[in-house]
Amino acid sequence: MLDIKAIRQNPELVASALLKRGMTFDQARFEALDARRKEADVRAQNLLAERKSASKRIGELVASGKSVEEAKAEVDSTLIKLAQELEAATVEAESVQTELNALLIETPNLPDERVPEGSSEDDNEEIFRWGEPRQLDFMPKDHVDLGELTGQMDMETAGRIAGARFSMLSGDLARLHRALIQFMLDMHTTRHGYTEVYVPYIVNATSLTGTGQLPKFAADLFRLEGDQEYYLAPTAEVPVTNIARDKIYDSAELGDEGLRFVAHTPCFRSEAGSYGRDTRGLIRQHQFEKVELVQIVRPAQSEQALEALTGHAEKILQALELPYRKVVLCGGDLGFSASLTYDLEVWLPGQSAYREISSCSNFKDFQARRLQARWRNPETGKPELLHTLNGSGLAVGRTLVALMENGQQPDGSITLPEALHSYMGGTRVISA
RNA sequence: GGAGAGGUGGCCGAGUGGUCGAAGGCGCACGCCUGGAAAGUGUGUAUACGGCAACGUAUCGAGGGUUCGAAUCCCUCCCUCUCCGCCA
Repeated sequence: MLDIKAIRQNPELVASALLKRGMTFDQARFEALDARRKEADVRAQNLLAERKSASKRIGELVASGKSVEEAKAEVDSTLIKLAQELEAATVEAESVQTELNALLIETPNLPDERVPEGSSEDDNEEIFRWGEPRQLDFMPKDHVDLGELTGQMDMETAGRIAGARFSMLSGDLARLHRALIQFMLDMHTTRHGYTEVYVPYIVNATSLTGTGQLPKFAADLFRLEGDQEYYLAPTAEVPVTNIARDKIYDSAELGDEGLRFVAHTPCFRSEAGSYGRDTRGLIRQHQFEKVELVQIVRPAQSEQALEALTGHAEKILQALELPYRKVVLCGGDLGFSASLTYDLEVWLPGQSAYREISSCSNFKDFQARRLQARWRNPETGKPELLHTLNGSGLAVGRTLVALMENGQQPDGSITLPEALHSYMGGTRVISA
């Protein structure tokens, strides 16, 4: 959520920033609602104050020995009228407030100045490339073909068990999938200063609203049947960032560099509206595993925290010897809550393309405001909003895909990078 | 799933219709005291919205109701704890 005071102060700035996303901010509507809200609010408050003092006076008179009826008669004969006016004013104030909230809760974050102009992923800007794609003297296969050759990836059975966009792995591939999770968690906890957390995979609507998936993107989520409004978490960002919801951290609790959490969770996405996209293989699934990095930091540290967090994700790619590039997302490709996002795209020989494997974002105070995630600033003594960030470190399924395609041999076997050997019990090559 | 108890400020805890945003304690901050500290002592110590300010309003798990007036009474829901059952 944006800061309503900032919008009031400089609505033109907000509108022009949102334009970068290709979105028009209805400034007139905002200003009209805000004015109405204030007017109704003041009116309701004044009436409440009137009622309160009248009630107080009745209390005093009753305490001094009068009967309740006498006291009421003495204080004010217009209490009934007051009640009606108050009712009307309160209803008006609440309904305007609701409307204003709805407008604000569906307004996306302001893009950082560094976000390039552009309307789609084609306008994202490459920052650098790391690693050289292997020169293959044979026609590269994609991971689905490789999976078939090894006999350890079975999309057909998964389709029977669940349906489209599900997968099944077995043997060494299943173990590799698990090994990747351990490898990533170990790297982030032992080298990058993250605390591992285990969190619920089912989340409530409040948590999803806090990070920005609701109310606008309900269609992307799996909602559970039952009395409770439960959803399958689409990313660990939701449960992990919500650790800080409704909290006021002491400066000491934040440590020098803020809170750093890493979690491995399954992620569930309905992928409504992505029919026909990436239908082949593991790239886009209803269920996938991800190791997620979350940082909750003092505002002054968030810019540097994004660079650090992105670097932590890169370290995994580097350790796995996977060529990748780093891009900065343009305004049109930026997620709802993000202010600045770097995508890491791994080289996939099977597609002859770089594909997203990690997305690292600084949300600044946008999520924190919805979450009411704050810290007590020792300089002001006041609770102030924190900044939140997250990034994949990495998407496990896509990392598996990258390892398969980049490590493939002419015979369809797959050589594994050294970093994984110990996690694979010494296995260096996956073959049929 | 069955039975019971309970949710009050950073924490503990009092408060069962009236001047209660809420006693008391702990913690914390600042001052006094001290060579310094502890102890002692004094003052202060929630958040949000509106207002230049004085101040006003809201918030005692959440929502609704009764009432001139609700932390307190009624209803619904959520959560926590204890016992029983079941279970990885």
